[in-house]
Amino acid sequence: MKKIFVGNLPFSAQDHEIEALFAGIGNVHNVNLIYDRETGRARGFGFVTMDAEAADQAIQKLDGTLFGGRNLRVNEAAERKPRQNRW
DNA sequence: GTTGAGCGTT
Repeated sequence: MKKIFVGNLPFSAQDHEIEALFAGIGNVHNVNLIYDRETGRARGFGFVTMDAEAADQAIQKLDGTLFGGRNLRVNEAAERKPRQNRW
């Protein structure tokens, strides 16, 4: 499987919409849109996991596509930053 | 408005 970064999402995007979009390319294993933890507002990006081949196709086919009035950014996800210790 | 979160004790 491969993790895909999906950026430049409209704040109105819902995870099931993203799943539907990527499901047109291949089997979607997981969708994870990110919200601001304090305000609950969408942050405009998220992550999708797919089989590696499907992820490659999705990156090729969906990067730059218009979605909800915005041109999506689709790439393989960068490594998540380590969380800073709170203790 | 572009690279996640929260938890626990491995």
